[in-house]
Amino acid sequence: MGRVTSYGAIARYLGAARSARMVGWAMNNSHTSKVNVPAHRVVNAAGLLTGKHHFSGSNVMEELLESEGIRVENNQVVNFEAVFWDPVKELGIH
DNA sequence: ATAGTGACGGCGG
DNA sequence: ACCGCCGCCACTA
Repeated sequence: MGRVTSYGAIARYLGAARSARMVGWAMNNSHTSKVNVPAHRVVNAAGLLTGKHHFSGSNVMEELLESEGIRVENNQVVNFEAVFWDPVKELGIH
C-alpha cells in the first residue's frame, strides 16, 4: 500500500513549517529536474489533490495514486490518515 | 525594480 | 471549535 504525505509535513521536516508553499513550488520545479519526484503522492493537509491540475492529464494523479492502492474519490484521498506518511515520524525527528 | 501570485498551512481572533 | 488573515520564498508580469 502506497503512502502519501502533505506539503506541510515536508515543510516541517525541513524545519520550515510555514513554508509549505515553497514545497509546492519545489514540486512544480521538480518537473524540470532530472530526478524523478513522486509529486503525485503529495497532497494538501486535507488530502485534496490540489496539484492534479499541474499534471499532463486531468486524472493522471488519481490513476497513479490508485495504482499504488490509494483510494481517491472526488479529488480527495480516502482514508487519508491511514495512508498518510509523516516524514518526521518515519525518518525521525531531525 | 516593484508588486502580485502560488501544488499551503500556521496562528490569531 | 471555527473562520480569517498573514507569512513563507521564489518566480513572473
